Amino acid sequence: MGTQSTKDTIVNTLKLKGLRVTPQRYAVYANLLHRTDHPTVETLLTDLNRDFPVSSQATVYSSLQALQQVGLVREVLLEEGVTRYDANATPHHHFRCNYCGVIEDIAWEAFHSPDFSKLRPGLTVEGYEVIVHGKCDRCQTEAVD
Amino acid sequence: MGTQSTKDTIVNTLKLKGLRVTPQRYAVYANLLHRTDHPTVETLLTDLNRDFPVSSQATVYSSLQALQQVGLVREVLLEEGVTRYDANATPHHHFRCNYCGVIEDIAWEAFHSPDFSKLRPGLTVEGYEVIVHGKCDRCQTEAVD
DNA sequence: CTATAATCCAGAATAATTCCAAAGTAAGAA
DNA sequence: TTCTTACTTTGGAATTATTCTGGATTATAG
Repeated sequence: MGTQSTKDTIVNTLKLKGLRVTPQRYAVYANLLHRTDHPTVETLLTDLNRDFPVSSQATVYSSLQALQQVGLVREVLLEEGVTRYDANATPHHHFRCNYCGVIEDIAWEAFHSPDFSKLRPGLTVEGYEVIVHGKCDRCQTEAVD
Repeated sequence: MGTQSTKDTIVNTLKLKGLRVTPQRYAVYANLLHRTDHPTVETLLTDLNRDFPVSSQATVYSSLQALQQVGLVREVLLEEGVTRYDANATPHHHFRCNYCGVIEDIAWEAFHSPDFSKLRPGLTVEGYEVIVHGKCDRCQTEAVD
């Protein structure tokens, strides 16, 4: 027995979801998992291929699609024209700095659930998310031009 | 005197914001104002030019940009790759049907404000929005294929 | 009515994403 | 281990959404 390596964990997760484990798909998911930001495809691709070629652009898109379909990854839409990806499968909210654009997760437990009773009848709630806009630490202290 | 027409109201609103009142800009704003959905540029353009040519695509984009800059219109980002526009300037939340994709406004008063005290120190809140996902009336009753 | 700065337009340019068809490969079966 | 095959990857072309461009048009002040 002994400690299961991170690598094995990722491989098992992918297999459990019925995904074939290819080097490209593994790399995309592993990279997303140990990031705290929510990279765009471009950022992800650059990072993956920094040292040597790992994956083409088309494959990154297709890997992300596959990972999304099984619920391991989700899209984050907070800015016009920018699609970001997030491997945090547990529900959570988001904070976005209005000044530098940095994105940060907010723990699900940080907010109590809204009262949906005032929604008009006929709508069934299946999920929700709170998006908070504001100013992050770095932008607090820095002089703003 | 007598009742001010809707047309005058719109013209005055635009002028107050320092915008020149062009037929195209007027048409874009007036159209958005009496819609309850949040159209995409494509939908808006088709609607505007249904009976006769009113505006080119490029001008619709530029009108929307001008209207956004003065705060009369805002972008709504709820779906990947789809940018919608909303002339409801007062803050409000959104509902999106997971089945047919229809977007609906939720009154700001429907939810009481979240308690931001559990946010990590260093973040200053400037605004927030709740996005609710679920099933709308129409999709409730219809058989799902 | 005129001048002119703002605005408009059609079409070209750009950027993000998807499509495609050929070549490659993971993983179960023999 | 080797075979088999359905699933993947890939570079480049295609598609889609949005922005840019340069010349024509027009709202508005005087």
